[in-house]
Amino acid sequence: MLHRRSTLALAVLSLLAEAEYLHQGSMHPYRMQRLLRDRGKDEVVNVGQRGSLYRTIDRLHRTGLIEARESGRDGNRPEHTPYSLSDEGRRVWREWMLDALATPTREYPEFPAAIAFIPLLDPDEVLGRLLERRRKLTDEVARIQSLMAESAEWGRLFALEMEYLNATTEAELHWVRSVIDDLESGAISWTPEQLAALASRHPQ
Amino acid sequence: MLHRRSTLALAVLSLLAEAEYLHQGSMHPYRMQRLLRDRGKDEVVNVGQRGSLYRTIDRLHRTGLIEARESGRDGNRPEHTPYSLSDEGRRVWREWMLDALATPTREYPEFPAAIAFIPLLDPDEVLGRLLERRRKLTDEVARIQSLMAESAEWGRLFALEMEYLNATTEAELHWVRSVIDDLESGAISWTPEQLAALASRHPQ
DNA sequence: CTTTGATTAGTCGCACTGCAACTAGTAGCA
DNA sequence: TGCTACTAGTTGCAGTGCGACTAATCAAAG
Repeated sequence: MLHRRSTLALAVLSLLAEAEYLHQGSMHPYRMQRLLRDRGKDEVVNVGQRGSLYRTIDRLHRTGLIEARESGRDGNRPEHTPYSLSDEGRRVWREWMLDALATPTREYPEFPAAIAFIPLLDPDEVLGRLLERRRKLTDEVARIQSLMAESAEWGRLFALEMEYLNATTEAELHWVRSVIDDLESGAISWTPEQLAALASRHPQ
Repeated sequence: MLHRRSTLALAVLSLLAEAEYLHQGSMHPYRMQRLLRDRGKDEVVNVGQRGSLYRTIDRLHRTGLIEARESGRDGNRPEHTPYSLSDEGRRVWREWMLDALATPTREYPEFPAAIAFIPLLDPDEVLGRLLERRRKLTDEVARIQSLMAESAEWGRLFALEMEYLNATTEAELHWVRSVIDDLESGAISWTPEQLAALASRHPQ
């Protein structure tokens, strides 16, 4: 059986591993969503669209990584089906976690791809958009740092993922600033004619 | 008509925009893949699995962003169908590019999610995996910098996306190093008992 | 002289994700 | 009484990722 990894599946197994760790044993999907949101983990796990969560859980169930417990209800609230880790699920979860930590995986975000085609736009158009991005990134960094500070009250251990987001977002912001500088100073500039000349000199 | 954006679709439209820009007018899928690879754009566009490329092009065709030209062949090589931008495609391409540059988009890579669940593993296990990641990231940074230097021979304009990859990868590496330091010094440490105590003090 | 492997060009199926809308009951409140 | 919010889960559709497949040409190796 090939068990495909995904961010969401990793989060689900992690929550079930935690439930087990704390001797609670099981958890139902809706509660997972709430818990992730309440802890601010929705910054790193896409838990906004619930459809994906239920489908992912269904898949983990089908492939035997998790087991359904008897469904029940709390008070008058709707019925729910809690799940728990299977032995296989526990094994696979550890494997996934360790590999995700040890090995950087190639992903393909949109921004670097767009950067690669910047020469096809006009320099001043690019400048305008990067100024806008700088503004938004500045706000985003402030937001992340505030969440980071909040989490850090429990110790650095609990702020690690926000630290990571902060580090990479700030790196992006630095890059954007430096490109803005060169566009404003003219250190980076181009015209259609120059590009055409370059292209013809660099055939194929 | 709703036109959904994707990294691959943006790359396809960009290549067709370039072909137009250079008065070549059209390009066929296989050539797009080759071109992206030969220029090193496969670092930022996932062009390794050709299935996705053909499907994406098919979608762009269906939705009217690109038009099929008469299919032909070069010498004895297999037949191919070249495509060109439609008016709508040109408009949408500009819109996508400008928005992709101006607005950071939330994506959900696996690593930060895994970080969020680190406390469920043992500290020394985590340390081991992060040491491994540090090694791989160091190699990766070296690789990126070599590609970056190569591209930079044509001017900074043509090394921008590698610069970006370098900046964010180095930021990740710094973060990893600093966590390794704290794990080795004991500044970050935890035991199951401490976590259980924390969890019970922070109910729900 | 033939087999092997690389290159060119494209196709197909399946499993998965993302987005959005939908059901349906409960609870608070004005 | 009607409005809104919360709890819990479902469904459809369009899209992506991955891998395997066809099929022809050409060069080199044996």
